[in-house]
Amino acid sequence: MNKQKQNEPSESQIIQHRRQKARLLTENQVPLFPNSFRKKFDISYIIAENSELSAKELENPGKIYSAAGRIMALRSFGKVTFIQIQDHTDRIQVFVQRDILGQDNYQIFKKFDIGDIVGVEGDLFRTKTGELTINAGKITLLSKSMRPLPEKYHGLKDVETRYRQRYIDLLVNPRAKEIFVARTMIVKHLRDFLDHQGFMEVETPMMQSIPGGATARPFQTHHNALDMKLYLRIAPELYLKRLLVGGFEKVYEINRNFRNEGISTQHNPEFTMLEFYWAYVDFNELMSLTEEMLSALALKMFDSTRIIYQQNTIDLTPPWTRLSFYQSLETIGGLKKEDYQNPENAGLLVKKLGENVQTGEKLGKMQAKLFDILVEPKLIQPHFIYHYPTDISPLSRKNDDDPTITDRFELFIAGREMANAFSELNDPWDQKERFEDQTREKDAGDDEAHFMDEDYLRALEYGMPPAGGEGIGVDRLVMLFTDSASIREVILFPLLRPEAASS
RNA sequence: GGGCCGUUAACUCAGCCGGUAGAGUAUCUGCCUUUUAAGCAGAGAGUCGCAGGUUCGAUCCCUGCACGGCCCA
Repeated sequence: MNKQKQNEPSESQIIQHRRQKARLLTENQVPLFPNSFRKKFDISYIIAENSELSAKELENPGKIYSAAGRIMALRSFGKVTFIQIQDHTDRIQVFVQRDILGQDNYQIFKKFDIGDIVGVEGDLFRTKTGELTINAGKITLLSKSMRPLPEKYHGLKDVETRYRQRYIDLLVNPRAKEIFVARTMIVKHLRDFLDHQGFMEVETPMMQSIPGGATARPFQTHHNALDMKLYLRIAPELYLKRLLVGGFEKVYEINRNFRNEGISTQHNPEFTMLEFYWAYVDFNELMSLTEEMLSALALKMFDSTRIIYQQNTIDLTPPWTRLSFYQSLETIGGLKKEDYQNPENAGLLVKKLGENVQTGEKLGKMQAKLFDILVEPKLIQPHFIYHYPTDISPLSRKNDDDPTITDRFELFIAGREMANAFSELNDPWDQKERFEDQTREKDAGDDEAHFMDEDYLRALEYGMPPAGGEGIGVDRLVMLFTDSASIREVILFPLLRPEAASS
């Protein structure tokens, strides 16, 4: 420790000053981190209870309040000091006077810094400018801060520090806090909605020996005692459908998925997904349920079904546009049937648009690429795009009239995929063929293709009720509802490379 | 993986044509009993991301690397 210290660059002056103050306080028998103070009120409560009272009205009863929080501002006048303390609800000004605290206590108080956590007791008054202020009869240090907070006016702007040290971001940037409060509310409303619809929340394995339910590369890990390879789940889907086999008819899960992919403004390797499964309905009912759920969410959050995302007004008032996949390629993508139904033409077009085509790539996959480039970015208002090609929908039920397409839809809002849903494939023979198909693609080098899952097939062989199932990306939903451009703004601790070792 | 941009005091940022660095906030000292980004006077604070190269001399030019941002695949 000592050796290390000698090699470190000398600590910043500010930290040295704070260490000195801490020493001084200790010498004066002032504990730096006592856990003995009990506040009686949240700051927002104190403000709410007195917001209507005038300066005069406050004078008489002199009710004593106690509050605790972090010192966020400090303006000293010598024998008197104004501070602002912030708790989890709000900020309030505190007036600290030498003549009330007494000489000794005031000298101790003078060693408190911005960033320290304190407890205060006192009655209320209004300043000349009308600001509700606690007149401190007593102020107690509860936690000494050794590091300076960012600048009071500009706050913390450095994006990297905001993500790495989110605790500072939350402390000094009100917007950051608002976003995560909104996130919690959104998740709560989704739960409430589904609970009211009679869905039951369940938890299925995040560590799986066969990762399934999505086309994605998994993370690998290892169980030592069992000496067994495990994967972090890419989706809960196959387990939730096993629950349908087990007799549950309405289940959902809100939890993390892990995908071993690149990081972007839209992707974090771990992200939160809502998946729900509903027996005895098909994808049409899910579209209606989704409209109802998300428009209700908008009403809960904004009292309106119109929201603004990155300068676009998005109208979530049902019903939303419903368009088949092929229709969307034509009416929105501007393609003709021969452009996308002929594999050769489709392949050429994909390459012309700057995407790669593997040899022997399936038509559906090329069509999906055309869709991603030509259609998806244009779907600003909510659109259900349905009847996806069977090639790219290995878990979806085939359409009864046309087996090359599936009864599947995706929901797009603000040019992004927000949900993916389908009538579930419950025919074990068909499912087996799709898995075999996927296995062939895997062998051909597609490491996103599905694994064969024998137990899942066995479950289907016992009989799964016809059902609809859907996944909604919660992070993207939160982005939409908080007007956030990057997924990292809505994930408390997004994945970052480790900081360079400071040696 | 590729392209572009960024990295300077604790924070927010300047730094021109290459001549060893500035401001505001914060900190420290002094004055100050109703401030609101309090004020006034003074002071201290820097491995200019890291490593090389060019140069008499590099925060600045060149190369590589690290981390981050945006865009693309």
